[in-house]
Amino acid sequence: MGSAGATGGRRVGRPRAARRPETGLSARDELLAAAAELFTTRGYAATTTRAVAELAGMRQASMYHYVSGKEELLAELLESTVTPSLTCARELLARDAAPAEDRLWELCRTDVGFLCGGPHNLGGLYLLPEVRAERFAGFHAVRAELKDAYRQLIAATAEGGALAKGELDLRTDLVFGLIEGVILVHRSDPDRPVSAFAEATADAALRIAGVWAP
Amino acid sequence: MGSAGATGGRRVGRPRAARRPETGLSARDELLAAAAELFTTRGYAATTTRAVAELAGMRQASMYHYVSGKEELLAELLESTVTPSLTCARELLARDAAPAEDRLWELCRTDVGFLCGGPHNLGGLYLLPEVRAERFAGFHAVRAELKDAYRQLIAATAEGGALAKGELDLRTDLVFGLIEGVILVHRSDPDRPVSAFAEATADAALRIAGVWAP
DNA sequence: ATTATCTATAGATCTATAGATAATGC
DNA sequence: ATTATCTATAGATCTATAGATAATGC
Repeated sequence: MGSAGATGGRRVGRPRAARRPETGLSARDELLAAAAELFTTRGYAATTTRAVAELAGMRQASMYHYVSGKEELLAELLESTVTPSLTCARELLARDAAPAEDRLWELCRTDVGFLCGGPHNLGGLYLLPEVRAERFAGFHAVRAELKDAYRQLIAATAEGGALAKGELDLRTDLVFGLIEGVILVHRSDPDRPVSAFAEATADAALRIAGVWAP
Repeated sequence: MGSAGATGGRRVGRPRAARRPETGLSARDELLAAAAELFTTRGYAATTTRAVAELAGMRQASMYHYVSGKEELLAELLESTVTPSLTCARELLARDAAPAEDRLWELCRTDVGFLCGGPHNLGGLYLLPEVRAERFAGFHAVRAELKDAYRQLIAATAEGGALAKGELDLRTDLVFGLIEGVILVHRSDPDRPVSAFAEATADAALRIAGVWAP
């Protein structure tokens, strides 16, 4: 077990001022969960280090024992949000025996599931204006790789092979835009069941890609 | 002429500390333009009253002569962003001799044009987390009316008339989500010509609505 | 002894008001 | 006299560090 791992029984160090039921998470993960909730609901700039720390159950200053500040929390949350989608995309790209249409549909469905499925609306992090900053280049890199997987799958469809480059880029952007736009729809109506929604979005994405004439 | 209107020649009041070329805008409009730029690029919470005022060419305190604070600027910008789309939507709803398919396409195209066409990426305001606050209920009301226009047009199409209510709502949300998602695409590639992009988005929207099997 | 936490706080903001000032208008 | 602006600033933050403290571990 890592020294910062989830708490077993007795814990070293001064006790927290506000004792609360154990979450089973490490202190760092408690901070990440608190930041996810606050960043997605109030925004990044509007969230203070105090708010994050107290929601995680500790005092403001204690946060600095685990992270260097808000930026680090956002950077880590962002990357953790793309990584699962990217893993899925790589597997689908490798599975080249299956029809590209099916794989594209599956990628869309899975991606929407990840973006909208979590406890907090993690996909909402993509929409924060601060995300464009240079500081988050790591996130942009993995996101670009994911987008390229979309492009490759669209190009591998029967209709996609015939597209000129500019046309392929446009379709890719529209599909990708739909997937990201879904975050806004989910935000405005969070109670809709995610799985049916994800499938409907995947259907819509294939229509945009020009693959389906249902 | 209103007393706060665009400056003709001589101006009453103490001169500004930093004299700059005339913009032709009233001081209030200069503030709105500055706020639009900063809110869309840096975000609302991250933008200080000082930054807005100085970009508008005046000192921080002078801003309060025209607006009560940042909130008022955001509220006004938000409403000004939907209003043109809503006007267009009302006209299209009234023109009931034309096929609903054509009118829906036109609404999508026009809406994308407004969202992405301005000097600053005004559509980006929709993405700010702060926009959900109660304070901006006025914006949400007009936005809801616009969304309802989309719903009515989709329902009026040949295929739309047969949809169950739940299915109609889902299609409406997906189309609306695509239009809003386009803001993100535009943000990531602002150099793409807006008019061609708007038409491609309208095509995609009709496919999602189930209207087109091209 | 080590560790996780705490309390306290310096320094850096940021907002919104008070009151002064430099133009034009009458 | 009226107006648009300015300068100055009080009060309220917010961040990040310094140093104290209360646990466990040896």
